[in-house]
Amino acid sequence: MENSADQKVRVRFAPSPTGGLHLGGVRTVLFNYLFAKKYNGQFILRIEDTDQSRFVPGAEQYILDTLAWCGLTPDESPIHGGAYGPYRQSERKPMYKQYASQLIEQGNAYYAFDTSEDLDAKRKEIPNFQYNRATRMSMKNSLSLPASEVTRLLNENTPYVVRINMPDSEELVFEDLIRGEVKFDTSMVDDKVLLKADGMPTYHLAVVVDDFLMKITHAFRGEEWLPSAPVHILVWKNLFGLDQMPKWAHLPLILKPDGNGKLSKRDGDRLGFPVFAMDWTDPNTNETTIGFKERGFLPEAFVNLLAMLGWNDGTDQEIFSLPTLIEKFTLDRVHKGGAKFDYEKAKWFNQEWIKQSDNAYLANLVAPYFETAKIEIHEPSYLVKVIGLVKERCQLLTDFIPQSAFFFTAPTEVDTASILPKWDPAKAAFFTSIMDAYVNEAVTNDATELETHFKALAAEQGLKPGDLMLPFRIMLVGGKFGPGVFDIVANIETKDAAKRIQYCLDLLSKN
RNA sequence: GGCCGGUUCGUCUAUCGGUUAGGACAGCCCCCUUUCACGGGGCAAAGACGGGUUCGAUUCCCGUACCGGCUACCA
Repeated sequence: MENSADQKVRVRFAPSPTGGLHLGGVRTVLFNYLFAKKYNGQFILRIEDTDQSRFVPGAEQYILDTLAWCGLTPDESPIHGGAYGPYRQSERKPMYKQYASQLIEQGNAYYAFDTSEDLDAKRKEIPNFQYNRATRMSMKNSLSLPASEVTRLLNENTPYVVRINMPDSEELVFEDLIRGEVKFDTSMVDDKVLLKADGMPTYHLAVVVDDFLMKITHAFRGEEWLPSAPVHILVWKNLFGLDQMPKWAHLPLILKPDGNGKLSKRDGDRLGFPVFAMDWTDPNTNETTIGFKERGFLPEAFVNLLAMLGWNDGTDQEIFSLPTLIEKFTLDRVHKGGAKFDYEKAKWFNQEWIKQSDNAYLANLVAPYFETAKIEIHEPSYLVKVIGLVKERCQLLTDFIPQSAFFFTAPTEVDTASILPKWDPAKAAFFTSIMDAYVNEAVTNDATELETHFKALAAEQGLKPGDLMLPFRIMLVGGKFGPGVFDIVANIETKDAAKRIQYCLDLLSKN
């Protein structure tokens, strides 16, 4: 995709601030970002807050935070500035009316005075009612009414909307970067509202005007927008000319894992996985919806998994860093079909990233979880060491808590039920002697030395080490999990181990 | 209903006319591991259907079916 110097690649993500950003939204950001960076272009964030009734305070900040977490920072946005502001549509309100007037003057749009009650009545009266060339003459608008009447209504400040005047039978064709040629017959499209009664543009007008004013060269959006493409193309044609229009690419949808349909927040609630990138608290209900971040996902993994939902580089490689994605990304390898979201696979991506991440890096990310779990970390380097020991058994960052808590505090719950069936006085005696050895510092805190000592002592007492390992592990960590036992003892140190043995011995003797 | 889009293992996907249709996740089995994992090996699993075009179709064309999206003064 070569482009001349004056045609610098500019793409945009244009969400409405109505709530949390879900998977599909972030993936649209990602593809925008990858494309922009790949071609040395710019990525713009534009807030589409034209619907005042759906505006949710905090949602814009949330979007900014999410992009920051993912590492997909815009070059221009409400807070990053840029030469094409403002970047909130509500602040661009005056710009739209002028273009709506231009369309009316050109005969490409018209005033419509129908109230929402009028429309409701019509829709009730006629099934599948469409405001289009077949019905518009029977409605109250500047096409059906005498000019004098229109002037009168306007002078009386009668509320009106501006509707696009869809031509009769015109074939509208455009080249979608992902789907190829897509055709529409204008007679099948209705007269969409371009400017609302409150003077705000609808998406249909705003997207065209802003893409033009912001010099957008490539417009990516979800597939759900495909049906309204003819409206946008027509507005482009009548306002700025088709040669100015950005190249469109309609991205496939992310589908729910079971059944069919677009993935929604509800599906996540129902199936027990996040759908939003980060925690989102609805300011009205105060309800918090869990996000991938808080669930314990690494941003690298989140971005990686999103990229693979609808794109691949043609090889078997699945793990990609953001810089590699930028390097490898091409639109012609983006799929046309939607992809069902698979949370198991998502976790696998995260596990892969945990395995290959630096221990100190992980320690920083995991530390807050320890804090909320009220586990104190006295020595940061100790945490780093522990992470190295347990990271390959963690899929999520949150797994580090149960997988390594025993390195910091003695287990409170001990699975004695797994020891009891094969427990006998000989074993009790053995652990008493191990405990004594530890208390008296007869062994150093070295894993191999501890193991040698343990086995020698077992042999001395005529016991098989294999019969002692499981009880020992349970005494130390509370259950059947964790790294090698002697690595654990070496790290928590013999004195602490002795206490845990004592505690467990007491528990067992009560049975 | 209408318009638009889509269709390869359960899931994500490779294949750009000729392959024993490959990989990954999940599942099952084995090895490694005196726990849980990691790792290694193996098994099972797919071209929606019907017509063309072609020496040859998963691949190109048409139709059917199925799935999805849209059909608001929401985006």
